[in-house]
Amino acid sequence: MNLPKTYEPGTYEKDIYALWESKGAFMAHPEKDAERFVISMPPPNETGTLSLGHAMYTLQDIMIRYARMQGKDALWLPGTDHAAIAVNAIIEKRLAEEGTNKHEVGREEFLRRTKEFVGNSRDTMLGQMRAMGFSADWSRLRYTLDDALNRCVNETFTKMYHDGLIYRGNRIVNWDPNLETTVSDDEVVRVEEKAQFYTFQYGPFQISTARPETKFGDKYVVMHPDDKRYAAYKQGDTFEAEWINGKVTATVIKDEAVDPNFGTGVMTITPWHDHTDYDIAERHGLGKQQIIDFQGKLLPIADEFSGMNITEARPKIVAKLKDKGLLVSIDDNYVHSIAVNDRGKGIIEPQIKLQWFVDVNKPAVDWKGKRQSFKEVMQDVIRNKDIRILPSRFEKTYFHWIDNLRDWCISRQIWWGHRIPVWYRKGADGQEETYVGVRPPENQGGTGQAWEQDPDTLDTWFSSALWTWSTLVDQDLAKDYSLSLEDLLQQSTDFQAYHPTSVMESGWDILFFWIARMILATTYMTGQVPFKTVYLHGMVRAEDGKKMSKSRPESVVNPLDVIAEYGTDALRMGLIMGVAPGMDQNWSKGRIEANRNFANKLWNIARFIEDKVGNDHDLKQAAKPESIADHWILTKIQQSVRKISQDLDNYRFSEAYDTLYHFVWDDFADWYIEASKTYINKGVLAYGLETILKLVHPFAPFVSEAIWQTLGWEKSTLLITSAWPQPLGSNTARTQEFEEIRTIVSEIRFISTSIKAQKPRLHHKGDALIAAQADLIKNLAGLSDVSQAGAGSGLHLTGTSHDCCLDLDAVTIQRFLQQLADKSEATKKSISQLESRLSSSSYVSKAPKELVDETRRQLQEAKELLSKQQAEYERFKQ
RNA sequence: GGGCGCUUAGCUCAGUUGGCUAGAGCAUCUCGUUUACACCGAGAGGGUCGGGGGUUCGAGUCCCUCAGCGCCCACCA
Repeated sequence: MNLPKTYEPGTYEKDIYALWESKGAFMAHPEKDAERFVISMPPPNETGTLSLGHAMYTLQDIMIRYARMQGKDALWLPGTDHAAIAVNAIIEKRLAEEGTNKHEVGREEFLRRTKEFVGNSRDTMLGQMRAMGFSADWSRLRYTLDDALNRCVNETFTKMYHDGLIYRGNRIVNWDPNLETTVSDDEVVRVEEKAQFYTFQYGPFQISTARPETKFGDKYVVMHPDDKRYAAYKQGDTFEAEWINGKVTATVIKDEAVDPNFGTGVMTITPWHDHTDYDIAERHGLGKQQIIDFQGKLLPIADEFSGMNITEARPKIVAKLKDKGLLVSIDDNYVHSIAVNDRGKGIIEPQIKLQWFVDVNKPAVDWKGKRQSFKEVMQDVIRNKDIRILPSRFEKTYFHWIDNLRDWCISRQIWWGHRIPVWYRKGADGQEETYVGVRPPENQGGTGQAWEQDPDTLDTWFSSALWTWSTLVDQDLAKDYSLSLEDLLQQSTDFQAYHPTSVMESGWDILFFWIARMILATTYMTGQVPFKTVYLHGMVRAEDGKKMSKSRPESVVNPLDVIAEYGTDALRMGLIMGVAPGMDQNWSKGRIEANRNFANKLWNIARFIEDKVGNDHDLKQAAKPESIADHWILTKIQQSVRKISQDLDNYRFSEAYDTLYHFVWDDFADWYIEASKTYINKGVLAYGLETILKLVHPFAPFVSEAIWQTLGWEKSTLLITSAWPQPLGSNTARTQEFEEIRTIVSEIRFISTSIKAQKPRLHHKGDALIAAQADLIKNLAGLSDVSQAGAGSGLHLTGTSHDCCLDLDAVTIQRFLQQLADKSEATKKSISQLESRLSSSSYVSKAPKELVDETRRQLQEAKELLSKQQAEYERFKQ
């Protein structure tokens, strides 16, 4: 035999993967005239290693392998993301560990180190993706910093700029003093914190704050216009107040943003360092003053506190105010949430800064013949079903996000990323000139002063937003800048063949970051949606249901460890089994083990068949059903193929897999193979195995291909590129007969277990089916004999219409009597249920006729069953 | 403050448009060394589907409500 006793994934996986790659099995073929199926792989961040979250890409691999086997031209385009801030944070951390920082090593050295790090990360990660069995087209591997992709970024920026959709302005932004960069609203997370909440006397008012260190420049008190307590004060009234560093003149402002029920209902504002305060100041045209610098230290306005960082200054400021008698109270149990950078975890200090923004409200996007804003386009494509999001409840989340969307800050003060394609220089009149373009400007002209490029880089998501199409641009043609972008897209074979893509499959956590922004940028740049269907999977959490987190190393499961222990297929199937779309799952070793066992089951099915059929079988020979088991298994195959295909077509992966698992194990292995030990049909066995391998392949590519290759039935073919199974016809009556045998065998097994009878005999009075299938029944039910006999005194089977009885003596049968009584009680119960249903005139008149007929039939059967059960019970009751 | 989700067997979870006796994996119990597999086989037990109300011939599934848990969004001074 070629197949060893147990499936050892480790000895096959690498070779199988290498075989696929060497045969070009993953390659897409745009030249072919075939239906396309395309998935852009969400490019993992080049930050080290892949996680179990990435193992969920298995869903994409399943779709791709299924499409490929259906004869479609399937493209799974892989890539990686330069992950600007995430990588930047890692490099800065490493520099800090070396006792240096980015300013000391300089931009060039910083980028050199970064490139070295991401290069290593990439190699590791690509290896991991291969280990997971991903059948991506590596010849089309892309990277968000590729030259062609950089061109697309610059093209997009430039077009948006000229359309007035990108602007530069002084606006309040989320500033991370640790990484010294701005971050977008979506990158800010809120963390609850217990803090001290101080109330101070401020002129005639009491004001409360958790951040006294920002209060130096405060010279406005704000209250709600309808707050009766402060009705005496009018907008614009001024007063003198003793404050931290002496007297200040403050002005009264009335604004509805103030909640009269919070604190004292009065607050002072710090527009430079707070979003709400900024908005109030904008509404009333108030001045703004910076208190904290970009490193998080107090500015000279703080006098003696100048140069201190916040944590140092805060208690000292409070102490000073207390000494001056201005501290009214301290609430120690105040809980509020502070803004933190999701990458690097630095505490956000809002700042006003000159930054680049994408305007999401300006109606300057051409879409479907109308001028719309980015917001409107993003809403339109979902509302009009150009793009469908699954599960559909995420559409609501999506709309809600858009409703709250503000202009997108896209400039970052970090070095790693796409440099902003904007250049400045002093013009002849001393004014600053700005140049925005896909390529750098010529240095000569004007005053002769050189153009200097904006030092900032773009938000990572700005380049990822172009992913579906920038990756399909012809990499060589992209070097030719005499081609417009439009021409470039027109002449790019891949773009023409593969865009829009078919499905975007990702975790729900990047719906806003990425998916929404791909919709924004792609509709704008290409006039196409980036994908037609979005399928969102859930997060893989730790076993205890909490998030896997590096801060709890024991909670983190490394997919490579799992693969080494259980095999890739077990991991893949374990992550799919019993998991609903969009729902998070808890890591479960039990599920992995169950699927390791399933892989081994497949292996042993193959071993059995190899043993019986031999390894020189020709699959081209049509399988001819002969026995009733043959007909039955062909019917099961037919049903399974149909159900699995339908479920895969409808993104019901878990259900498809469930059907497959039980078909293989319960139907094929437990019944058909067992039946084959009585009557063997090599053709159907071989066909059954072939079909199973094909159905299993998208889920468990390695074990299925390993079996296929080891058997070598189809010389020099690959399972991965074989055709999805076509079911054969079968005979319904014969299928039914096997079902009847299953009923009989199951009942005998139940009785045998109950009475612990060793190999009883089955008698019948010339029943044709039982006589014909005597050996089959005997073997399956573990009987010593099945034979025709006269009026037997044994125990009649009640579950079948075929008259037969187990040849047992009365004493033995006594042991079964209680079970028989229980059974007939259950039957009585179901009879009364069925009767009450049928006695309802509204059921009979309103329910579908088939259903009513079915109920009647069931009642009839139940009654027959009961009478048999009772007859047997009466016969042996003492 | 808005929005979303979850609550189904001891545990972790499935259950498309309402339909017949509610399923799986793991765990549990009883048997079993039959030449594919103990990573196995045969059999069994276990759930008033969170509580209450409603719509319907019929509700785990639809509606209302209450409770507990979780997540997301928002300018909590």
